[in-house]
Amino acid sequence: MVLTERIEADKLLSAVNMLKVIAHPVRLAIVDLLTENKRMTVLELQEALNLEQAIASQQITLMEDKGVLVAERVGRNKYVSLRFPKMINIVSCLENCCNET
Amino acid sequence: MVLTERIEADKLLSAVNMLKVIAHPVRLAIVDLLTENKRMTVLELQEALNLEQAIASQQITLMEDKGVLVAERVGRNKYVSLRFPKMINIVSCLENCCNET
DNA sequence: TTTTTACATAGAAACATATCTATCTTTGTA
DNA sequence: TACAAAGATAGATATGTTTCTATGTAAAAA
Repeated sequence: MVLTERIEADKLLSAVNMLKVIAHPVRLAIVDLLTENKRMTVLELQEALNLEQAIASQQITLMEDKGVLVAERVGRNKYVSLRFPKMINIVSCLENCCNET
Repeated sequence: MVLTERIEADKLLSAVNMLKVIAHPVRLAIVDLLTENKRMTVLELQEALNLEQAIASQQITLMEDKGVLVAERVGRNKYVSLRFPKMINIVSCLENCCNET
């Protein structure tokens, strides 16, 4: 695929990578909860979203790897928070974009 | 998975569906090109992005099905345009969200 | 009426993602 | 020390997505 003129190819690809992370119901819900709560443990997220333990851990690890979450270990807990607290804005941006013609 | 308090479950899911459509390099590039050109044929998009004919047709059909593009047939050409012209804003929104902490 | 152009689509193969089950590690606590 | 709690991870399976090849169709041009 050739580059577009408006958006350079690398910028487009990094946007795609971010979009892929949040284009998933569990992961977007995690972003949403962390927007409100700022800092939660894996277990808190797991319980708030009623997830299997392994799913919570796997998705959170993925989100860390992709640079969406940052984590801090405290004893046997792991606290995670949004690397970019305003990330949830995407949802209202989408709503704005997709309502008027 | 349980609903979050901040964003209702159905709103979250429809956001996820839109995000999935644009979380793909070819499809985001199509959005980008149509932001500039407003109205293009399948062939024009195919050539601008250097795609195989089948890929262009398949991705454009998918984007129509998901409500991102609208199409109009004229003779043997099919003109497509963005259903929501401001959709590309998502990219700059992402940039804004993901730069400052 | 044959050919070409623009586009669609079916079916297979390739690849990616998500989920499940089970097990493992680390840390705190009885 | 033994146990429980919090989390990680491996491997299997399931599911979904993307791409490829080939062929089909409709409209225009020759």
